[in-house]
Order: sequence, then C-alpha cells, then structure tokens
Amino acid sequence: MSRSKIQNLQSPKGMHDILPQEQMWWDKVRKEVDYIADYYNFSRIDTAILERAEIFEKSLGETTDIVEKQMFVFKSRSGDRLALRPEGTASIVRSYVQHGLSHLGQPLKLFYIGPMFRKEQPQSGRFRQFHQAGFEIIGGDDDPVYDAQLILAIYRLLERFKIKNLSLHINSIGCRNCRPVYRKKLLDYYRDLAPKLCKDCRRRMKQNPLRLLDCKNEQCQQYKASTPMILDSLCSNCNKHFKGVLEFLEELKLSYQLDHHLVRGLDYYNRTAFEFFTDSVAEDGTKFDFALAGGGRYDYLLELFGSRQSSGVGGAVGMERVIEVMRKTKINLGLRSRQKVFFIHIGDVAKKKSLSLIEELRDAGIPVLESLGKDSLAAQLRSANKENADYALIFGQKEAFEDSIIVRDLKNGVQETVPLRKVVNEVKKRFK
RNA sequence: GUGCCUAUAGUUUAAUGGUAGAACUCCUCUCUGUGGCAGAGGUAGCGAGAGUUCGAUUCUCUCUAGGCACCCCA
Repeated sequence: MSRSKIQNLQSPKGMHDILPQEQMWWDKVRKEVDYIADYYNFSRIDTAILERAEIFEKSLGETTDIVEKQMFVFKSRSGDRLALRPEGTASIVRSYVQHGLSHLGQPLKLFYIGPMFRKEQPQSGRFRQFHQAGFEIIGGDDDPVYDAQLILAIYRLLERFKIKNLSLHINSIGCRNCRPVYRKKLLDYYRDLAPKLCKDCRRRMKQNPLRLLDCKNEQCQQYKASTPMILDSLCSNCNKHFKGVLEFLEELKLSYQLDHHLVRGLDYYNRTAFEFFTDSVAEDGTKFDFALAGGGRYDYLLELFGSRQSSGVGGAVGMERVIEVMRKTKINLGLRSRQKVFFIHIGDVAKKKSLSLIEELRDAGIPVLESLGKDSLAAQLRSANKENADYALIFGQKEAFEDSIIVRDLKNGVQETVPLRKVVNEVKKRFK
C-alpha cells in the first residue's frame, strides 16, 4: 500500500512496531531476563498497563517531569483519570499492597517485563513506548544486602547480553532526615553563584535543587567540582547503609564508581541510587550516551501505599537501549538454527496427499517447511533453499504410487528414495 | 515543550520547474522430475494539505513522521 493511503494509519510518534526481522533480538533479551530471574529466584508479576493517574502522581512526585509533562493521561467514560504507566515500580507496589503479597514471604523478589509510556521527544535511545525489564525486592528490612543482590542481578543480566565495558555508577541520596540538610548546604553553596548559572539551574534551585548536580551546561560545570558532597551530609544510618552496600559490592568484586552527581528523577527514591552505562563504542564510532539500567531504594513508597512494610529496592533495564547496543556493537546472538526438512510435491495426486502427510511428519516431531501453493518443482526447491532447509522430501506421482518418498540432502544434492513408512526414522537418523 | 536537519518503490538511493531511473528484496517465466547461478519479465514510489506557477516531486508555508541536541530519563 502506498504511503499516501496509509498517511493516517501511521503509528503514533515515538511508538514503533517490532517487526519479524527484529524479533530475534527481543527473544534474546527476554530469554536472558527469564534466565536471570529464575537464577536469582525472582517471580514474575504482570500488572495493568493502565493505572489510576493518582498512583503515579502520588508516588513519583507531582512536580517531577514524568508526571508533570510526560504522562499519557485521559478520562474514561465514567470519569476516572487513567494513565498509561510511565514506569513499573509504582504499579508493582500498588499490586503488592492491594493483594497483600507480603504473605508470599519477605522480602519478596519480583520481576516484570513490558511496555512503558512517556510523552517525550523521541531521540537516540528514547521512545514514547519503550520496554523495561525490572527487578524488585520488596519487604523485609532495609538490609543493604538486598541493594547489593539487586545490583548484582542487573549486572549479571547485562553481562549475559554480552555488553562490554559496563560501568556501575552509584550514590546515596539519603533519607528524609538528612536530605534536607544536604539540600540546604547545596543551596547555600549555589546562592551566591545564582546569577552566573544557566536559566535551567536557576529554576532547579527552586524546584529540585538536587538536580543542580545533573546540569551539563559548561558554565555550570565549573562550579560542580567543588559542590558539597551528599555523602558528607548523610546521617549515620544512611551512611552505615551505604557503606554496607559498597562492602557487598567489593566482596563480589563488582567494580563501581561513586558518582556524587547521580540523583534520580523520581521522588520515591531514597538512599541507594545507581545507573549502568557502557563505554563501548558502536562500529560507526558513536558513543552510547544513555543509561542502560537504573534504579534505587524506595522505602517510603511502601508506606505511601499504606503497606506495613517499609523497605523496597529495585531497578529496571531499558530493553530498546540494550538492543541498540547489542546491534551496534555487532554482538553475535549465537543462534543455532534447528534442523528442518522442506516438503515438496509434484503433481496433483501427490499434492492431494501432501497436507496429511506433512501432518504425520509434524506429529512425529519433525519440523517441516513447505510451499504447497507452488506447483513447480524448481520454485519449491528455490523456497527450500531460501529457507535454509537441510533436507528436501520430494513426493511426486511416482512416489505417491509406490508409497515412497525421496530424501534429498540440500547441502550436497545427494538423494535416495525410501519407503514412506520409514521416512520418519530416516530423517531422524540424519538429524543426529 | 524548544532548537537544528531530513522525507523519492518494502529497503538503499539517482535525477528533474514539464509527474521519475537504478540496485537489493518480492513475484512470474526459462523450469509440474531437481535449488543456490544466470537470463527475461512483472509488482511497487515523489509523506499529507495549501500556496506561487501555464505547469510543482522540485520553490514557499502548515501539518505529520524520522534523526540529532536541550530538558528529562530506561
């Protein structure tokens, strides 16, 4: 169909179809997520893609960018304000509380995989519909060992994608006791500098001072170096917790770098915050300027939803981003194609029997390809070749009459005629 | 939300103020009794709308989508 005809049928901005040719990458990613989840004993949970808008507004924070300008929100006919989920954690915690999942054991390890929606301007590694695979450890106490376990699982997952040069950035953003202290120190530091800062930073000073640390503006960069560090302001509990996390990481020999500019964009985070990057370079020389995964601790989120639990830590992997890195750094998926035969018929008599014959072969566990709609032998062989079949089973007038079939090795062209009742064994023998 | 760039068959692309040429893919035939190669042929395109013009795929504007950056994030 021409483009002009489908003009109005295009997928919406930033939302992409995953076409058959691309599914191999998604299969790979899903497979490794399943593997890691099973390996570390995370149970799968799938939550609704739509939630009441308040779920996100309350938890992520009303003034965060995601809630303020990136959520797809609409009114249902009955007047409910619904939102397409912009991230996974809030829904998981909502579900955890709603269904009393603490009964399943504490802490509970959960994982999910699915689409998220944010109304952003699409660019490299950023889409309006994108997919995350996330891991959460909810309940129990706030032992730093859980933070470390979670980071470990994500680390191993990224390794299984064969992504090289991974780096783990980690920071602690304190709790509701010590963060205000730090915020004040930071503001004190920046107050005199305000006139020299970019206009975004001046806005940040009012709205979300921690984000001052994130600014990439050159002017502002020069002041960042001597910024007070949040780690110096942590209360003793937070400090102890963060040290605990780092000690586990060291014991695991997971390298990390402290990044005291790392602050996360959602209000529900406290203490541990982390992000994974890769320093690999694409074949064309471009760098990957985005986090592959990110996460942190969200103890207050549980309380917010009315849970008696007050501990949670989680992280999510951006699937499109991971796939982009895998593709652009030419990671070999190591696909081993299964051996298969291609069924070919010649003549009406044989054709009539083909479908049921193929059915018998398939019932016997033999993967069969065919192109029954084509009648010419050459055309069918061409299809067989295109599909990369290992053997062709040629069933013609003569074979139909004498209940036999030709088994042709498509690699070397050698073929022999075998009785029909022996063909299953013959093929199975050759598959070994 | 802001800024810059882009838009020609399914894909990659060429040319042009007088409506388009190729490569790859796909389909057919050479070839209902033997595939990959080759030859011949076929399907299919100017993102949408408006304006300027005798005439617009080409120039202008708007919209839509894509890319990049900012913001922010996975």
